Amino acid sequence: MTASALDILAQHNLRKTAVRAQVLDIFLDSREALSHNDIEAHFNQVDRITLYRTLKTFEEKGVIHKAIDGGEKLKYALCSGHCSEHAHEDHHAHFHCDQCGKTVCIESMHIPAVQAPAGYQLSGAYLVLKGTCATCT
Amino acid sequence: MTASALDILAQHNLRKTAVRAQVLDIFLDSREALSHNDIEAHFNQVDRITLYRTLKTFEEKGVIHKAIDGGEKLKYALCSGHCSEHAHEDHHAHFHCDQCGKTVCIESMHIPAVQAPAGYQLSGAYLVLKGTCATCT
DNA sequence: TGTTTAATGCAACGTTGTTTCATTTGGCAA
DNA sequence: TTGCCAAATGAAACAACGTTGCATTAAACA
Ligand SMILES: [Mn+2]
Ligand SMILES: [Mn+2]
Ligand SMILES: [Zn+2]
Ligand SMILES: [Zn+2]
Repeated sequence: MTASALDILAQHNLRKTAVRAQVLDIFLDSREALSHNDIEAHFNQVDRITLYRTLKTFEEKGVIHKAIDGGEKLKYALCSGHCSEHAHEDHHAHFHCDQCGKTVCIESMHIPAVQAPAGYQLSGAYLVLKGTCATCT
Repeated sequence: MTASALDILAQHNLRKTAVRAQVLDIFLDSREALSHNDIEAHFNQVDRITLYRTLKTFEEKGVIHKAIDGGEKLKYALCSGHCSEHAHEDHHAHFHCDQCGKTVCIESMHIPAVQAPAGYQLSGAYLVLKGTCATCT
């Protein structure tokens, strides 16, 4: 059972608008994390300010999460399942291909538990794998 | 024995210029990773384009490394010891404070060895710890 | 000291992201 | 179904960040 764009909007109490539905469709069609620019390129025509706000809202509401990859531009990916405004649970690694620049979620790899240095209080961690993806090998 | 700015430039076969020496002094005086803006703020007057080029050169030559922290702006930190143009060895974690935004190298924490997902070829990894630093606790 | 080559300073330009405000539209209740 | 209200959108203006090309200056070395 795959959730549709409208399902996702309903689940997060977000108004159903054309831009939002189309952005979600783009994420649903993609297996890689997407930057603002990637998404803009999928539209015939879209206001980029609206797109910034859409992504910000989605991120705040737990629809998408930032895919940290050490690259120059910020990318987002769909949250898998049960994230909400108050509980983002994205404890998985991301892989960034040095060749093609694509970034993917590695849902199966959880962030290993690490010990905080003395005096520091940990709230989370990012793990980014770099290398060559299956397509670029 | 602490290397001076001029020592570092000599070690990497870089010309000794005022801007470069001063940028290195700023890094040597700082225990945290610095963004372009942080560095610019330490100068009375500096051309920001020169600063961009200085940081780029330092990064390429193994003088500084990018401190990935998941934050909005790129930061750099001095490489410890034996990095060169052809061998950047920065296999340590970084800590990013959610409160003050400061990022520090955790030299003592090496990146754990992880298994590459099927079809992927690993060349490295980043580990970023988030939380509250000793000062902000 | 003079020559060569790299570094700098400056201008111009492009990209990215934010803020403000008027207009449009989705959700909801009468 | 209609109309109202709050939220989303579109447009303009602006700020921050970053790059490129070119003329000038300065470091290195003979
Ligand atoms: Mn992810
Ligand atoms: Mn570091
Ligand atoms: Zn690839
Ligand atoms: Zn702090």
